[in-house]
Amino acid sequence: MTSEPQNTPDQRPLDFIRQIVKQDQRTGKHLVPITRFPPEPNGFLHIGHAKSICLNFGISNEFNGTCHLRFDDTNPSKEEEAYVESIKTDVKWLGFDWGEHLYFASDYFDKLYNFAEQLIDKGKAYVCDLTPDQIRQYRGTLTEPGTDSPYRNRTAAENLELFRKMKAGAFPDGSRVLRAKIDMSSPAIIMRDPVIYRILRSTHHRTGDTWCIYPMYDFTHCLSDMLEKITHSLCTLEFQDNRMLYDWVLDTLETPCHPRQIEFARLNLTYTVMSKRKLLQLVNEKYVDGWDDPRMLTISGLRRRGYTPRSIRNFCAQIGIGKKESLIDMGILENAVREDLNETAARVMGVLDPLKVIIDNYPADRSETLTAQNHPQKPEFGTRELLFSRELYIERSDFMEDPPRKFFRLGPGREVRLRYGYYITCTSYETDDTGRVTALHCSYDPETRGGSSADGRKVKGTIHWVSAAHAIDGEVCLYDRLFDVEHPDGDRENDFKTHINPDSKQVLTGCKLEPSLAHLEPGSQVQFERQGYFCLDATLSTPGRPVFNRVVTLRDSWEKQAAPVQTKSLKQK
RNA sequence: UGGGGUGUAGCCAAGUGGCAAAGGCACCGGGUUUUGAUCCCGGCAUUCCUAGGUUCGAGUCCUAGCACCCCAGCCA
Repeated sequence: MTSEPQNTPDQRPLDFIRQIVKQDQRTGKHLVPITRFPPEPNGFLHIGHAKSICLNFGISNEFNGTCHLRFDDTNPSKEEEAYVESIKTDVKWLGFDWGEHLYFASDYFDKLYNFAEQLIDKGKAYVCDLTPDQIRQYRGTLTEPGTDSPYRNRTAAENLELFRKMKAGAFPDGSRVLRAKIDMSSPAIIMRDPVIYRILRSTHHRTGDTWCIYPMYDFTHCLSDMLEKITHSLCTLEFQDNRMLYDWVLDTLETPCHPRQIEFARLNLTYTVMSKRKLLQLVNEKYVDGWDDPRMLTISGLRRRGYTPRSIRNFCAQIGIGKKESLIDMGILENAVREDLNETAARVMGVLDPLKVIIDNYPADRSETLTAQNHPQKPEFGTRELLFSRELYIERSDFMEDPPRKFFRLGPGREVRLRYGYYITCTSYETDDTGRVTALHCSYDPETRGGSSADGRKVKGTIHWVSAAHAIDGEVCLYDRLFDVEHPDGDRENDFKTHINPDSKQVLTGCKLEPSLAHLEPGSQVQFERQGYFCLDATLSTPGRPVFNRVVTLRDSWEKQAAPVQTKSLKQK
């Protein structure tokens, strides 16, 4: 991450959260905003987390505050060290820096325990012996109030003793819990004496077996925020009810500071699913090849696919922050990479589905070098040399035996320009038994070297090509959206997996690429002219066999008009 | 009459009572172009969930509805 302007002087209006932060700064309530990104290390980060990361770290960058990376690791049965590492990698890759501020909720276990004892002392928490099932029954329903637990009125001393025994391992898992003593008849279910500690014998990735009781989210999160002096605690909409409990804990404990929890809508994208549970299912049931499958909208999948950190940040800025639940068009994400790669990716030529072209009037023993620009709009990208010879490959789709008039490419008797090469005219073509075109015979005009003619003759089409003798072979993976309906989550009758797009991955072997591609840095992106942006897969490529992932296609107004939905077997809904 | 939220264009999203309802994506025209790309121009809500009301003036305030989302884990 080099020198990117941290504060884009972008005149985009502030979202409601930034307005609050700005206001607090202006009034002096919080001169230095402190936010935090609090992932649970139980899975990989995805594009939805990126939204939260960009929000939290973005605010700290824009308002000269700080942003903490805090792992919310209070449930050892689901969490692993490996996830911690992948999350750190992903946040860094996205371009953010937590500096010294790396924290773990598990580092607060001692303090949290003491806060729990304080709550007991205040008569605001009690040990409850009800079974999980009984607790549920006593809780009441959405419309009926709950009823008090028979253990609700134990004395503080008794509770303290019991809680200490819980901590000491005197009781089996699940046999007792510590509950906040609030109000079993509260209309808000979250306030009906929520459990704040449970007995759970599971080795924690950081604290090992030193604890057999673990604090629950609602007790941990607010206190962790408070201990870190977080000013604005940003989370998603489903935690709106939890805010009552968040505030209750801090108020009851009379803590020195009281972070403000503000909720915003989580990200939903068309043609995909976002929940960790569902992503995990896709991985476990082998619908994809792992968490970093380029079709996955995990950060690692996007990285492998070829998305740039900048494009993801721009995307997050574009969609905004609000409280309305939304379903963002996948096209916006795709557009964000196009926009970025258009600026940064060098242009090259690669033929995905090769069709041999023989230039009959070009000497068989000759070859020559032509000069091509690496980025037509940016001379600073420099130029490179292309080898031209008698036999070439062009894209199969750039020839039609009986083309319509609006088809600007090759057909019998038609002339096109080979990009940076010559004008060629198709004189004849060969087919095999099945009628499949196997080769084209063309003649070239020696006067058009470089791609322009002295006579000013109009040639509408320009196609890409590669010299047969000099091309290198490569593999290219074409990806399409993983689901074939806009909202796979929205189907109440069918499982989301019934909407998986069977053609989301297409592997092309025997692609013919220009020789310069042999030296590309793994993980970097180029534009295959007229086709799209591609990324050299860093894990699948080997020295002799490059593997490219298609990041995204170029906009294609021709295909749109000629074959609107031809590529994918998308059922329109 | 359980609680908590949300409703501005196909999708996001500004707007915080006052000249003609930002912007992006998508879409539709046109221009440039050795990528049917990029780029550039132009079009795209007489109307803000609905109905009443307050006001000289309302997307913004009030009232009543309607729709959708979240909450009954010893998950986060």
